[in-house]
Amino acid sequence: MSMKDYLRDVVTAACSKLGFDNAEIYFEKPKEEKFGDLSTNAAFLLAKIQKTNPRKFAEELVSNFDYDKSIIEKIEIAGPGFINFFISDNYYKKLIPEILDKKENYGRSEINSGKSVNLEWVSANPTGYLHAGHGRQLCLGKAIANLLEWSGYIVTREYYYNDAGNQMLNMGKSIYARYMQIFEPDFPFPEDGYHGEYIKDIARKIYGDKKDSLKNSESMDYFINAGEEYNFKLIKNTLGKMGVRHDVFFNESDLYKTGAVEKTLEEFKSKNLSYEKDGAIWLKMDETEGFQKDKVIVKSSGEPTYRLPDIAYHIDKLNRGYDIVLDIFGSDHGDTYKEVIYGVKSLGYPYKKIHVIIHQMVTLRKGDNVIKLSKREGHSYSLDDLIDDIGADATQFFFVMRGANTHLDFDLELAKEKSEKNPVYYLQYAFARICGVLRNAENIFPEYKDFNAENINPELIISNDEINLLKTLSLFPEEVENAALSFEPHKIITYLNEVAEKFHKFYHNCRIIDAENKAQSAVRLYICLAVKQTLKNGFDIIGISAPERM
RNA sequence: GCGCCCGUAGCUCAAUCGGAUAGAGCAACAGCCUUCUAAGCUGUAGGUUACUGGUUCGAUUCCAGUCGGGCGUACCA
Repeated sequence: MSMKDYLRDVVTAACSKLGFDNAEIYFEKPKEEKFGDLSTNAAFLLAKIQKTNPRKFAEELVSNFDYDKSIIEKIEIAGPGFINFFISDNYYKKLIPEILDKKENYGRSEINSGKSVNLEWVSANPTGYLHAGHGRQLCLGKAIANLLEWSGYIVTREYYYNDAGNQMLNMGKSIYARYMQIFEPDFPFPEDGYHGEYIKDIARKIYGDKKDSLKNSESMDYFINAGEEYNFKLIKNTLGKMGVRHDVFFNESDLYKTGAVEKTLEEFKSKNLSYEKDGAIWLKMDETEGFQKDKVIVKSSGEPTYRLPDIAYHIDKLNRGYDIVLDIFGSDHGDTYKEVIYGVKSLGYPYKKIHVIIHQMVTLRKGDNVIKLSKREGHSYSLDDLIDDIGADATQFFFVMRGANTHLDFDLELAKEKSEKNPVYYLQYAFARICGVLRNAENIFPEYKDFNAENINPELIISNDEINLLKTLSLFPEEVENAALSFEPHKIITYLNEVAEKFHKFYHNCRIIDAENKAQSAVRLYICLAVKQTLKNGFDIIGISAPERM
């Protein structure tokens, strides 16, 4: 039982005594040490209902508290009516064996256990390699998937793509043109074609395999397939470099094969949610939900627009029985996903299970120079190059360190920097430092490895640096829960920063290995092991490595 | 024009349902290595939370408006 839960019981019991049964009280960690370890606003809420002075009410509440004085050192009323709880150091001293016992599971939560989630992300069509801008989504999704697992979900990682649409045809035509240019240098290149060098590579590869046998080809199929195969190889290679493995690669064309698209269209028609105009089929959009005009779902050419299969796809995912269907999109899709959800909703499917995470765009720069990221124009900076330039850890860290809903300014020079300027190293250095200390400990007194909770004398934990460090470690499970509930892995980074900061302070002020005082050394090594474990678990969530040496 | 998102220290960003004196890192300045990794630590300075009003015990947070930026506003995805 967490400290918050314990205190919630204490406060709710007191509220009941005073006649408030379903009080929605909450606790928070005060920003300042002098306000204790946890604080509640209960008095404000209830005083509001009763229209009395919060401060007075707080006094009345506190006098009705029934609590364990060995855990709660003192309770104070402060300011306009905050009730501050000071938790006894003894509570934190029990934490180390708990962390070391739970090991790689310390921080895991059960709040979502038994539930399943489908997370779909990246989902770039295989018209080219992933460029650096895709990195944000790739890394964000990777960390969110981990976070969801840590909160108890069973996670299905999914990649949705379409190998039959206009974009792919366009790519096929581009490859074909490059292929033809091998014979006829003036062969026209499509107006909206893909200009990248990789298109020429694919064309040369086809020429190598097929020579001139595809000259003046009517069908683009071979070129599209060759392009898809080539590009997917690149994409999967990049995913692999970042340690991402999707469980499902879902092809849009399957929705046509199974009749799912047709079925969805029939549902719209039979429920009178669509109509025909100018040879196209339109979906009626509800103005009261903020839509300005109706949207085409089948073009006059007979081809569906992306909306229809997208709606069918989301219905398909809902039908697969997930408790949550989660999508990650860039802000350039910020309007379109609403149309998709609206479509799902209007057909009566459980659209509330669908959650969408929108991330803002990335500005990539080297110092003061902004790097452009357009795929069609060619010469874009690939994600592969980014990973090779700055490393997988820095890539992962920089893309995840900020909230998704804010524009990300990604400075390559900073990310590349192998110095204290680079925020990645602050965390990893703390870990490497601990590993160094433990290596030294093995030489000086190897018996520390045989210690267990019984050999440790918690009374030797006396300094503020030690207690503050332990307090911070104790917050990890709730930080994981909070981050998971809001799908915000950057909160884990913010938290780990605090752990690292408290550790560095502790390291600086408290001599760990002291041959003259083995009992104390043992306690401090124990603390190190607990910090090491917590850092490692946090690194696993955000998806960076834990280097033993730096 | 309309819709969504954003605006916090010089720069990049935090701030747990609306809470107490708005916090970090970098940059600047001043210190700390014969002692477990100085990729570290300590200290100083830095703010009208874009602006104006509203809601209330209390607003960076909620509401309205103004200004500024990003993304959309296709029978592309």
